Parts: sequence; C-alpha cells; structure tokens
Amino acid sequence: MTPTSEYDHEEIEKKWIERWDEMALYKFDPDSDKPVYSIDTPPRYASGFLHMGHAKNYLEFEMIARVRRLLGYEVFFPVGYDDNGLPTERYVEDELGMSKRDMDREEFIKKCKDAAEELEGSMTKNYERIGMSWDWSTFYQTIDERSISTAQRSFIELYEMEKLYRDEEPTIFCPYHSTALAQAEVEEAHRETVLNYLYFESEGEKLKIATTRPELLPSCVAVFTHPDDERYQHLIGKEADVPIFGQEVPIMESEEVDPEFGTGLVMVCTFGDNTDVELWKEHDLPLKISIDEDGRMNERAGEYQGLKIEEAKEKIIEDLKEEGIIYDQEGLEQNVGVCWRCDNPVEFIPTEQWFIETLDHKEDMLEMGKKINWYPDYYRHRFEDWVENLKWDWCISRQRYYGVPFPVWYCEECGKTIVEDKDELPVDPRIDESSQTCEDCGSDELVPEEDVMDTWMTSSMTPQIALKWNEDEEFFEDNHPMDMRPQSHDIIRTWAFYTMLKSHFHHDSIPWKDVVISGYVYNKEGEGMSSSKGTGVSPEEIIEEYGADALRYWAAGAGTGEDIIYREKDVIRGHKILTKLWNASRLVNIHLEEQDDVDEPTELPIIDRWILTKTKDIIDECREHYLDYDISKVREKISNFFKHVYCDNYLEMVKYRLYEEGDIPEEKKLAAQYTLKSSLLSILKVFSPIIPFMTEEIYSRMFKNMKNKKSIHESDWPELDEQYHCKESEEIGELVKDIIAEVRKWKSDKGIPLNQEIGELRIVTPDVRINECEDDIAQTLNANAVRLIEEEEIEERAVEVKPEYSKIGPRFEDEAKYIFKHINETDPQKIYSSLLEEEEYRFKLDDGMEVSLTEEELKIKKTKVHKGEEVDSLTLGDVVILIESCD
RNA sequence: GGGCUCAUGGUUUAGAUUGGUUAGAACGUCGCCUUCACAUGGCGAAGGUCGCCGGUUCAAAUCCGGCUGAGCCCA
Repeated sequence: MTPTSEYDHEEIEKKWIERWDEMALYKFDPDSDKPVYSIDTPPRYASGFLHMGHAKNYLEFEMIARVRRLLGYEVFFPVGYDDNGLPTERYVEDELGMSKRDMDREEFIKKCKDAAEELEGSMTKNYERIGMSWDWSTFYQTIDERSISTAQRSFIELYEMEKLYRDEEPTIFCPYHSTALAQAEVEEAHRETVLNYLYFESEGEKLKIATTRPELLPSCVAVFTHPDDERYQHLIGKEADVPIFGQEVPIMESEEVDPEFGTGLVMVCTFGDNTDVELWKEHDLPLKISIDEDGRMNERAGEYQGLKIEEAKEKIIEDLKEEGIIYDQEGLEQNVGVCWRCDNPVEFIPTEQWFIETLDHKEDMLEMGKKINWYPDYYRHRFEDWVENLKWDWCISRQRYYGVPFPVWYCEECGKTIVEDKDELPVDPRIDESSQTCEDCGSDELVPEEDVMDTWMTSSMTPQIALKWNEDEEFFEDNHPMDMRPQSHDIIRTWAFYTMLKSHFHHDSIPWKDVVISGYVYNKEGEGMSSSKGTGVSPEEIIEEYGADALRYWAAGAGTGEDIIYREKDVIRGHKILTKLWNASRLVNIHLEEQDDVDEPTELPIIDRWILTKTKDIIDECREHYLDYDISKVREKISNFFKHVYCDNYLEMVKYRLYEEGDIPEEKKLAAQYTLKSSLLSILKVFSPIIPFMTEEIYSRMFKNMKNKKSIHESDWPELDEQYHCKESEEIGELVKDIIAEVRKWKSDKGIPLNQEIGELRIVTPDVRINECEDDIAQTLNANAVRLIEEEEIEERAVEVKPEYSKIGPRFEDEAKYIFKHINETDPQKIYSSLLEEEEYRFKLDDGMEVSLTEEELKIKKTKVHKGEEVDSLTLGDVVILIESCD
C-alpha cells in the first residue's frame, strides 16, 4: 500500500498507540530465551504536568528500551509514580486553602491519595502520547502496599543490622514545612542580608561583634575569636554579656573563625548555621533553643515570643538601635541553605529523628561508584565529590502526614522501641494495632511513631520494588543488579546515592551496571524548565502541531549528560526530515506497486552495491553509538545518510531506471527496486527507536509481508547481505557521485538550470571501472552521452603545487619550512614539467642545500584541455571532465 | 572557596582518544532551479585569526602549562 501523499501525524500516531497496546509489544516475558536488559525507571513525581524537560529525559531512556529490543534483548521496562511526599501535601493544601493541621489526618491522607491518582491519570495520557513503551503490567506507586512494604522491610532490616538510630540531634529543619530535611534536600541560595555591628560587654570593655542574625541573641552561648587574632588575645577565657537578654557567655578561640570577617569576633548561637553546630559540638556548649519547629520564637525569646523569625529580627534590630547597641550596618551578600521545595532558609533545630548511618560508609560508596559505568564518565566525580563532602547521617524522619509510616511503636512504660514483624507489613502504626508487646517490660501499651519516612526511603528502593524483592526471589536474583539507571544530573546526590546505599546494605552489591545521565532543558531565555516557576514549555501543543515523532526527534538531539535548549525550529527540523522520509518512502513504493516483494537479484550494478555498502557501514556505526547510549550521534549519522546519501544522491541516480519510458533492462529495474527497498528498511529500523510512529506506519505499508513481523518494533536489527558489501564498488560509486556533483556545480556556475540538457561528457580517468556507470552519470545530469576518452587526447597543465606536508615534514624536519616556502613561490608548471621529464624536481635552498622532490611528495593540481577543441574542463583529483557545449 | 564541564562562521554545534589534503554539518543569509517523492524541496555561494598567552613539534582546533570567560553541582 503506497503511503498517502499527506502524513496525518495526529491520526496515525493515535492509531499506533492503540494497536501497540493491543499487540502487547512491551510486555516483558520472563521465560524468553533472549538476554534480559532491565531499566530502573525513575518513578515520576505526580505533578500532573509534563514539560519539555521531563519529556526529553523520559524519551531518552525510552529510546534506549526500543534500541535494546531491536538489538535482541528482552527488555524489562517497569513504570511507577512517585506520589508520596511533600509536594502532594502542598498541592492538596493549596487546593483546599487550608493547612493539614486543621484537618483530620486520615481524611487528609485520603485527599492526598485521590489527588495523586487524578494527577497520574493525565500524566499517563501524556506518556502514551509521546510513545513511552514501558510495561504497564509492572506498574507501581510509591504509596501502594508493595512499595510501603518494601520501604518498611528495608527499615526493619537496617534496624536489625544496627544501621539505624534515633537521636536528638541538631537537624536541618524547614520551618515553613515544619519538617526535618536531609542534607540532600537543602539548596544553596544567594541572599542579600544585613550585617549588624553591635556591642557586647566584657568587664566594662565594649566588644564589637558582627552578626547577620541578631534574632538569635537569646540563643547565644559563646563568643569566638581566632587564636592568632592579636586584637582579642586578652579576652580569651573571660565572659561576655549578651545585650538585651543578659546571659553571660564564655569567650573562646577556634581556627574556624575568619579574622577577616566582620570584626573578627563572632557569636555562636544554637543554631544559626552549620559552623554553630560544629563549634557547639566541639566545645560541648549548652543548648539554648529560641526558634520552634514552626519558625516562631519561643519563651526563651521573652517579649519576642510568638513572633516569626523575620518579624523578631526586625523588632530586635529596632530595639538594639534604639539602645545604641547596634552601631553600624552594612549590606552583605551571603549564601544560605534553603529548603529545595519552598526556598525558605532552613534552621538547625534539635529534635528526635531517625537517622541512617551514612558517614561510616563513605568508602563503600566510593568503591561502588567505581564499579558502575557512568555515561558520561565524568559524572562519577560529581558523585564522589558529594560523598566526600557529606557531613550528616541521612535523616529519614519527616514530620508530615502523607508518606510511608515507620513500622515503629514505643513502649509507653519503658520507652523501648518496638519494630513490627516483617510478616505484618505493610503497617500504619497511626491506625493499626501492633502485633508486638514490649519484650522488656511486657507492656502492651504502645505509642505509635507519628512521623513518616523521607520519600527517598521508597524511591531508593525502585530496583527492589520493580524486581519483586521478597516476592519472587528467583526473579530478583536473576536481575539484580539491573542494567541501567537513567539519572538526571541534579539528583545524583539523592536518588543515585540513596539507591546505592540501600543496595550496599541489603545486597552488598551495586544496584545497576550503567548510569546514564541526562541534562536539563533550557528555554530560549536560558532558564531551566520548572513547573513551579512557570518556565516550562508544554509538549502538548508541539505534538499537536508537529507530532510526537518530531518531538522525539528533537529529544534525541541532546548529548548524553548534556543540557539542551528548546527551540521550536529544532522541532521543525525534525518535522522536515520526517516529511522527507515519508515522501522518499512514497517514491520507493510507487515503483514497487506491482509486486509485494522484490526477489533478490543475482547481480547488482556498481551504484547499487555502493549504496548498500555505505548503508551497511552506517548501520554498524549506529549500532556502536546506540550501545554507548549516544543517541544524538545516531540521529545525526542516520539523518545525514538518509537525506544526503540515500535521497540526494542515490535516489537521483537511480530514478531513470524506475521510469517506464526508455529501454531499461528489466534486471536493472529489479536491482534498483531491491536496493531501494533494502537500504530504506535498514534506515527505518535504525530510526525506529527515535521516531517509532512513522517508521511503523511505513513498515506496515511496505515491509510487513517481507519479514513476516507484525511490527517494526519487534523486528531485528538490520542485516544486509554480505555479498553486496563491496569496498571496490563503494570507491567507484563515490567517484561517480563526485563527478555528478562537479558537473552540477559547473551548471550552477554557468547559470544553466540543473535539469537542462547538456552535450556530451568526456571523461578521462585512470579508473576505467566507471564505464559501467556511464548511464547513471548521463541520466542523472541529463547529458546527451558520456564517453571515456584516452589520456593522450588531452593536454594537462599544472595550476597549483602544494607540498605533501606529512611526507616532506618528517623527511626534512627543520628545513621543511624553507622547502614549503620555495614550492609556494615557484611556477607550478615548472615543477610539473621537471617531474614529467626527470621524475624529480631539484632545487637549492638559500643555504645551499640541494633538495630533490618526487611526485609523491607533492600535490599537483592540474587542468586539462582537449586537444584541438574548445570545451569546458573540470578537474576532480585524477579525473578530468570535458563538457561539450550544447548550443 | 572546592569539584566537574565547556569555549570552533550570525546562531546551534561535529571534529580532539590516533597532531599532517580545502575544519564538516544544521539553522539563518544570498543566487539559481517549479524536474513526474518532497518548494516543508533541490543545486550552488558567501561567511571561521578554532577564547587569549606561552610551550612541545618540521607541523597544533587537536598534546602540555597558564590566563580569561560561561554553565552545572557542592560548600
């Protein structure tokens, strides 16, 4: 069936989405004989909205799945949604316009669940529309029973291994979300703040201290100076009075203090920043907390109690100024840690939280990092840098409602921690009764742990969830570690790191063999795409206008791990290539209408073997690039080959053999049909992971009966008949193509329309094998005839002589540059004549050195003229083309 | 401040592992061509001190060192 003249991407893409679903093409078959290739799919957070950044990242590894199927793997490509955690809570709170604390907890959790499912529904449609080929029978949600059980089981096992502890520690805390955070959830932000200079007093002496956080004065526990700072040596060991709040604090010394900052005297509070925490620990200072978990000042702040941090700061500065305690202020640009979800500065608040030991396992992590293949490799450094700089154990408690509950109770009598039995999972202590009693005191009065786990506790278990850890041991053992983890570079520190940590603890193994990094998508203004900042471009309108294949073509253009800018014109480029592919397929098929299949001819003309040889080489190259996860290289290679080699050269050279008129021998026509079809099928297959819709449509119209496969997506990597892989034919074909190009250029220079008939072409070439291609040249250029003539019939003159640098350089070394100069200044014909007559060119350099060069050491550009006739002549290497004038 | 990456025509970039014809392409610009797959096309042209400085070498976009600038991650 010939492809129709117009390609309706909307209709055709939707048709294939349905049919592929019916065919169950992507269903993983555990009993298959093929080798398994497994992908640890990122469970997409249920935001309900996909922008180009998400689309690109998902498409990149989706294409990998298709590539591996084509290369003969049984691909395990699971799909999941990440729908617990903070953003969902925020979404529901925004929808309802009220805080979760003003609602019933269970009701709130249900609303979160409903919201997540609703958002997932629309995302699932988006994913289908862009052609995601994952196996929906593997579907999981990070909040479903299997995922909860997996995360809770992990917790219990880690508890048994004593990798977990619960402790009151200064914890990174987001006052806006009122929850603890992990180090990985803190981002650095540049902020304009004010550095306040104020007076403390010590034994009647006024001490000048600079601070950006005067609201923490009630929490001040010490004053520090650098041990070498001579200005303050006399103060060390004395006490200082804190203004307004009046407490006496020791004056101490530490290398940590920067004498250049402010006045060289700093106050340490519990806790203003990371350094405060370190000094507090190191010097065993008292704990005086003045900020509560909601970001308000507590009773320690006296009259400022109840004020939010910012309000208290303003008020205290005002009061300090009034009393003359603040004597100066200046602007300060500062980096502060902020919550990655809400951009509010984090605080350090000591609270009881669960932690996983990570600091003790840095070496193990680094070793794992070395065992994994990172694509591109340099991203390993980013991982290592993160691991080496870790300062905190992983805090896994979150003071939220919606998430995976801890499988933990505490004995009301003796306070013992009671962990649920693994057989009772999943469990929600906030609702369920424990199966346990306290083994220390026998009490059955148990208090549930009310916190939920960090969302990464579940997300770090995606290999275990997908591979049915503890549900299907054999399947798990066979497929862990998984083959590939697609990984956005910004969450190497979370998702990759935590997953590796878990795999280390539970399986003493790496979780995957390969990590493939994907970059960001920026818009034209150079901003990263972000749903929350409204800088995301929606794929929907692009698909509507240009189709999912065009979008995918664009997505395939990003190098592994590299950022990419979204520009509509890049999608248009894809759309143009697609249109070209469609039209070329039409042309091929129009001339194959009468037969559904083409018999393999016994012998192929040179030009056919030329394109088949080149096709074979290009598919081999593409295979290597695909295996290296380098989709963008495949895209460039196969696009250029298809457009410029297959269409612009081969199709143009072969058309005359397809047309009815003329006396083209039948076998030449059949050869053309066979070649066109074989090469096109290879191109389609190489393209199919990138543009699955159109390649499938063309395949279904033209090739389905040929290989007896119902879909291109279950076909095999292209195999071309080895007998047509012929380097000699490739060489001749290349020359024929170049001759045609040279004459086209001549036509263009002369202002002759490309299709205008021209006279006879006479060709002089040492390679007489092109005589088999005379018709190809004549017909393609619309020349009356092509005739090979003898070299004797022409005269030649040298117009330019250039040194063969790679030969003269090594032979003459230091003298070479003088030889180059000499050649450049000498009449080319003089050198050429000398070579013809004496087989060498002899000359003296200025320093008297005798030099003799042979023809191999020189590149001679010649022009040739036909004896006794005025014709245009073109020179192409060794070849001379003489063009008879037509008028 | 630390780690990583990058710097090539107006724009986006290939080429660097293996130093050596004319640094390749896409978009844009200009000229020509409606030929029966496609004008969403074809042919052709113009446009590059390969960021800067130095080194190695007969020879550097490519190797080495330094500098400058940009981006990302972290503090």
